Amino acid sequence: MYQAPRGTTDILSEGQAYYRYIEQKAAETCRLYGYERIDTPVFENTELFCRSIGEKTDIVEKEMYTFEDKGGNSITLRPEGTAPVCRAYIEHGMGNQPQPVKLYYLTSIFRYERPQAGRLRQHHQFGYEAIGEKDASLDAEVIELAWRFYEKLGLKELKLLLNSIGCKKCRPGYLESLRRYYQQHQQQLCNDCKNRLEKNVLRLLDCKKPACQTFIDGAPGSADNLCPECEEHFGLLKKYLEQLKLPFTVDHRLVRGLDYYTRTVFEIQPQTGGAQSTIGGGGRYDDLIAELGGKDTPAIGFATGIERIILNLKNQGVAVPAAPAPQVFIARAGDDASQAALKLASELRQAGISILQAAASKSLKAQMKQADKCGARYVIIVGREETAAGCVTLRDMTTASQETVTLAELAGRLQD
RNA sequence: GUGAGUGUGGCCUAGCGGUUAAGGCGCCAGGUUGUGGCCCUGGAGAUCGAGGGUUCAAAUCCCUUCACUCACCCCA
Repeated sequence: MYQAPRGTTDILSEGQAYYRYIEQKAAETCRLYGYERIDTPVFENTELFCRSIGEKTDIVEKEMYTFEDKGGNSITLRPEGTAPVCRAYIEHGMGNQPQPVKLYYLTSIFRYERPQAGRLRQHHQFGYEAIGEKDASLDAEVIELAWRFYEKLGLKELKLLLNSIGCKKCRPGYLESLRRYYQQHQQQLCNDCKNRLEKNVLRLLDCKKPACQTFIDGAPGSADNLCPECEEHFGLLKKYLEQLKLPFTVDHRLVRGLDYYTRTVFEIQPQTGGAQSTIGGGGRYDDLIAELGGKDTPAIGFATGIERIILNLKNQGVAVPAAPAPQVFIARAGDDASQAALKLASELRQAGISILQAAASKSLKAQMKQADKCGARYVIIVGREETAAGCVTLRDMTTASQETVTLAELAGRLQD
């Protein structure tokens, strides 16, 4: 038997209701903040992701779906959403538009990982990018959008974690002092942390092992080692967030797994939940556009996992609207009713009325059962006797009353 | 990549060595000769994830494998 590939799922009826709900809230919120939708290809040249995410990150080293196409090009299924948007910004000369350019996306993301709760090989993200402005007020607005989006969804008790990891001027010095600090304790670190000391010093701050916590507490924080410009930027951001009454917590352990981040980084997490605590995160990437060959252009963005949102909506018991029921169910009685029913259904559909019909071979009783189940308010019964008189039977399922009406009257009766 | 747990009809579950694998939901049909929701009756549908082994006998025990779940790692 064929199965969906590991870490992928079919989104069936119930799932569709969640996706519709989330997408609608996302689009609505983005409109309020001036973001336009962008759709980029599901795959890009591999180089784009290596360059942006960072050669030594886990994503690039072991999680990308990379293959060679028939022309010998190395192609990669999008493992994140920011780099493609930056590529599009540069490619289409969006630097010539009024800045910042604000774009949002809803799309599939692919990473080759072991699936678990809140983690899939193909998942979906809603994300947005504001490119071409360095002022901290934009950072505040970007964070606010994320926060209001979750509010609109009905998610409660979220926490906002904030940090600044500096810029290319002050970060190297900070990383060096962090490395020196950890080298003193090298012997006592867990194996993962010994590895991180070599590969990705910032991630040392993210270790969950109890034994490593004491070192984290004593480690120098990036926010305390900023250059004056970054310091000022971070200070302003905090002030703006207070003004907006967004309850943030500065967490000097907050680091992100992609190399392109500068200055502001933030995550939004539910108070409770499994191992995959973060439902959304983002930050500034002031050097990325230039790194990808564009002009020196500051930018900031955010992305959130749709599946993780759904997990939390379910945990918190947030109900989402189901797909609307068909307005009318057409039942057929008698062998020769199909022709008249088909014609009637076509006419009503062209008039904008949604119609469901059962299989022609079913008994009227079975059709009524299905009509009830699908939630249609009205059932039209097309039968020999009515057809002969140019009529149909119209039954209101909510009141269980029915009457014979002419085809001419029908449209008017279905209003309301 | 590492570790642990789980795999029984479409879904949920019982059975945990011994005759035709049980129940609920759902599905189909009948209980009105053209009519729903409740109720009643009947039916279809499972080589018990797959492969191998132990045994007179295996859904039940063992091995392998695949998948799922959870956790590590990493991240949304």
